[in-house]
Amino acid sequence: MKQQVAELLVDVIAILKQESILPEEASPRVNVENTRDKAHGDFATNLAMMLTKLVGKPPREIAEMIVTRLPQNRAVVKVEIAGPGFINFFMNEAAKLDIVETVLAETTEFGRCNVGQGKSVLVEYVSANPTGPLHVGHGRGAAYGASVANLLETAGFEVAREYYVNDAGRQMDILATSTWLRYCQHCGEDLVFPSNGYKGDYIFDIAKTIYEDKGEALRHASDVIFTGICEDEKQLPSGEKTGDKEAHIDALIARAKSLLGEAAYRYIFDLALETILADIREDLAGFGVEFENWFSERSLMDSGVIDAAIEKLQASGKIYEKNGALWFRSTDYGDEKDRVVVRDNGIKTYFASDIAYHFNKLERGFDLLIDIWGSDHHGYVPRVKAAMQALDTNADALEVLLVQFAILYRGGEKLAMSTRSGQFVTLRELRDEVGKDAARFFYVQRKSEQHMDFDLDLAKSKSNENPVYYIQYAHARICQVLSMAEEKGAAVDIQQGLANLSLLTDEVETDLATLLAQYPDIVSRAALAYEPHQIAYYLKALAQGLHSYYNASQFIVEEAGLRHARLTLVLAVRQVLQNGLQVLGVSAPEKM
RNA sequence: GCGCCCAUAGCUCAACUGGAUAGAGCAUCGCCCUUCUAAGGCGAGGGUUUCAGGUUCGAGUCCUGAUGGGCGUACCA
Repeated sequence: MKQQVAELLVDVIAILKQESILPEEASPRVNVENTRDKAHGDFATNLAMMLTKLVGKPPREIAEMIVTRLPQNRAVVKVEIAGPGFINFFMNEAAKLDIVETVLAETTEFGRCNVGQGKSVLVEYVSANPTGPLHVGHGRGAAYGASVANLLETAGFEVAREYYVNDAGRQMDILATSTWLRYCQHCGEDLVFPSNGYKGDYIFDIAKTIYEDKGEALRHASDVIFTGICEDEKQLPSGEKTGDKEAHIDALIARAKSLLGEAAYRYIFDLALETILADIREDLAGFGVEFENWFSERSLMDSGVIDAAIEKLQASGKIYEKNGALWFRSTDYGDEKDRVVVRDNGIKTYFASDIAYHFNKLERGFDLLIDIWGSDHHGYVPRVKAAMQALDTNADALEVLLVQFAILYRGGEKLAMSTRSGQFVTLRELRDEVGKDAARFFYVQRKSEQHMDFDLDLAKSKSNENPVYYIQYAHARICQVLSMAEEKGAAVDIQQGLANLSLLTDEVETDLATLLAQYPDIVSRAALAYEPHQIAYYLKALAQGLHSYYNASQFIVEEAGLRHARLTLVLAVRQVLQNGLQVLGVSAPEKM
């Protein structure tokens, strides 16, 4: 219906051009919006105000010119000029209910649109280092990324979801070494675990697996391991610090490699990686988050893509050497300072991998790249874009969406979180505590770049305070009504319902239909803005509409025509609730 | 210090991307279960959109400055 109004206005613009009131080259954007206030009709346009400069007349006068030239349309019953120059459209009440038939014909397709025009998008998200279980900080990125991907798909993009696995680099070496040291302890070695090692319980589990698999074959004596290793950081009673935890762990990594040899070290490394990655996969699957592709950083190294990318930059003079390291001239593209890609010890930085990774993404032919990062990485954006420009790729194809961390509250108290001590709330614990649906919904009901408070007690509560239950309850209520009707031998007949829609003259009913009609618009707007929270807000409004309707009217009434009509309307509401919840990855239960 | 993000009802957040009288949910107060699930509904109060300027027909939204918060500022990932 909104579309119809927009088309009428386009027609008027053409007429105004014919009459030379508007210059031929003018192409004003036709903006039709839903009114906030019913006194302003159903739709409004600010077209007259937008044209004041072009036409050189006051807005209300232009509005008058537009209205008198407006073609007839059966859906429009009244047009008014109001306020500073708005044109308000009042629509035919009965025509508003036409949407019910559309919804029931399109079912799960209702709300899909083609603003994406089939463009291919790669959405990369989560991508947490496989050095431990996912924690709640990753949860928001996971929920947001999954919803954005669903949204884009619904809006006509061709979407690929990808998790970038950092399976190379120093952190992984620390993980492998930590695991080996735990294994040695499990074998009975007495040793002081490095302060910078991974201390989580899951490391013990992996160590045990090694023991079951290899017995004591990889055991080395504690004094052999630690001989000649520089001192770990320690806090003396005086408060003074001695030693160097970074050098300590690096030396231990080197010792592990030399004592174990390439093959055994690789065995531990891979076992730790695969165990943790399998856990992450399972965790995300339980969270309803899936990926088409798990992209290995190591595969980038092995295939030589990183070297190729560096060489390409070198060839175009964007790399120089300083203090034994190779630097990329990111300042040429607006970055604050140049960045190291190869360290003086010959090891490539994480940034080098990332340059290659993004280069590779574009080479795979995607039109649009979406990266979802924690906002603490925002300083990283300019250098990645700089690298893409330097490689002559389209840096504008990259859209980095930043997600703020959520602060958890329980019993009104902020939950302290620190990764260091291994004392963090895991995503799995969150799911166990509040459930997948509440967690998914809560994470995306706020704008992603907003700081958000995540109230665990609220997410858990099965009351009207909890928006997830509020929406799900609306769905369950409809299901219950429909099955109750069936029990009473008055099952809904859609054909009869559609034939009798004109009986639905109540304001609650046309309001509900109007809300249904807004869904496709909400989807395309939310998709283009990468804002799943708009879907969450919409669903709350739709659920509220349903609950109001439920309280105001009896659906299962004697008169068959009215009964079918009401049940049919409610059936359409159920469909849209399902479609919206699906985008957010929240289930639509039939009973609660 | 510099850079990026944020600031809206007592609290948590929206506001169709510059539109009309800034909206929801909690919390507070008042009503509605003999009914298809009260996990619900109806209503009331609550605001100088942090502050000061600017841009224009029109600003919560855009520009400048200030204040207050978060994050970043590695040859770490």
